[in-house]
Amino acid sequence: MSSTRNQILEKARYLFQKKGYSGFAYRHIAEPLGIRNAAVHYHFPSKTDLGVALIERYRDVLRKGTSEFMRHGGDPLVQIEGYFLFCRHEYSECDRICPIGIMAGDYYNLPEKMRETGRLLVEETLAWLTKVLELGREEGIFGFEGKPAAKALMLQAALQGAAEIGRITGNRGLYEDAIAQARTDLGLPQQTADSTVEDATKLLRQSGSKNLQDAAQAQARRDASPPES
Amino acid sequence: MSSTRNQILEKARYLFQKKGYSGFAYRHIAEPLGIRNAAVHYHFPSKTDLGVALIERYRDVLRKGTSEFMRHGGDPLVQIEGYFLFCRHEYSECDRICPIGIMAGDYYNLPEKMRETGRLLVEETLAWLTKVLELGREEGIFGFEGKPAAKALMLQAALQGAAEIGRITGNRGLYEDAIAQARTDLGLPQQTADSTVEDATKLLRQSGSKNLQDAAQAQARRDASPPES
DNA sequence: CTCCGATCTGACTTATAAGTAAGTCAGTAC
DNA sequence: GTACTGACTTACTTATAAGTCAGATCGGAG
Repeated sequence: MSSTRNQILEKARYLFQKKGYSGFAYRHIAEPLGIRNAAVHYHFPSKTDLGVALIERYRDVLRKGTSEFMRHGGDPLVQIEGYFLFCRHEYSECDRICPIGIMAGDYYNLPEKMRETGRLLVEETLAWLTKVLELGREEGIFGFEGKPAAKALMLQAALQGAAEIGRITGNRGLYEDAIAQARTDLGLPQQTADSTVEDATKLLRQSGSKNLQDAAQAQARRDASPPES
Repeated sequence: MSSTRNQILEKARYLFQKKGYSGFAYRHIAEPLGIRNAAVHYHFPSKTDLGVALIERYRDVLRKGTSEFMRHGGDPLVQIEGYFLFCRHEYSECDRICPIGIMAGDYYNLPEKMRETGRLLVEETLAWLTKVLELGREEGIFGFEGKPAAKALMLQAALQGAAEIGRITGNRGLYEDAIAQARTDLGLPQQTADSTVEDATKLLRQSGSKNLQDAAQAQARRDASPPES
């Protein structure tokens, strides 16, 4: 697998979450990489191929970060901390918003293949979150009313929506407020034990994103000396 | 004010929420209305003008539906029911998603003027919701933990995000689940007194959208004989 | 009846997108 | 060294977008 292909994917991922699928062109990938449009077409013959590859990548990250939990169960607290770390990273790295949100806006401009893959990503995300919440409530870690599936939907939807609102208002603090409120709504303390955050960080590292690893560590440091809420 | 101008705005509003700002072209407005591209340019010289006019329209609807409450206070329950009715309408009419969500995805492709207007819309929405939640909690109508502003953010974000998730999964029921869970999270009963819904409907009617009026009445009928959750 | 301004059309320009066809060139296999 | 492949480039086609502008149409006001 050529490094160019990976560089293209990485650039595309950035542009996708920043501008949307129809908001970037091959030119925007090729120029900064110092290659030609046709080189991008060489690796991804059509834009659909590129788009599908992007979403599959998100699915991979999700699968790697959750597979053990989905198979054998595990610590819901570690999972939810990993989720918060991941979301925070996605938001803070470059004002990107959740791929699910960005796909939704563009949905009717998306090629069919991307829609299908996107649907899988959403379903897998919700299924995992539902299981985390369900198990966590059984174990007395979370406290919330209603069905786990509905609460999972609300949690995913709220963090996704908060990123969008934060982007428009330009108020970075909003996203932190949203995560804090999500904790409150789940009956979690605002601070979690360092060991849990470490475990969550490890999980993210396993999920494959090098950037994620850096971000999670940075976040752990920030958590150690938190700013005012 | 010509009727063509209004027809253009209405078509544009639909397309905007369905495909995003950069996802529709003048052609998509002109053709179904049986006019030419240039006619659209006559009413809205640039696409920016059209975009800004759209967002200003949303602001008008919001202002009309909330101005009395913002000035003199009022019944938070009626306000929140109006909000649910409005959201449901937006979602169900044509699988559109919240203008705030659609703007966020497109944000970096938007002309500066639209971003500014969008920011105002978001801030006004959140300010109103915050006041509704704050007053409602003081009056013992709502029960929730945390700051009203954070809860308002979560509510808006969650419904907006749920619409997006619903669009991708193609599962219409998700949005109803989200509203039901929002009620639960606010400590509201799943059913509200008919008189309150009627008041909320009246409010929406005053806010100016004829479609809204129809939708709210239809919803009131649906609430009278609710489907299984 | 005639002029007028609001409204709209026809015919364009310019820019940019996705995608393709054909060719270059370094390296590898045999 | 000949054949082949992977990784590109140059130069192109086709489609579509936003926007311009001179002129046609038409319903009143004088």
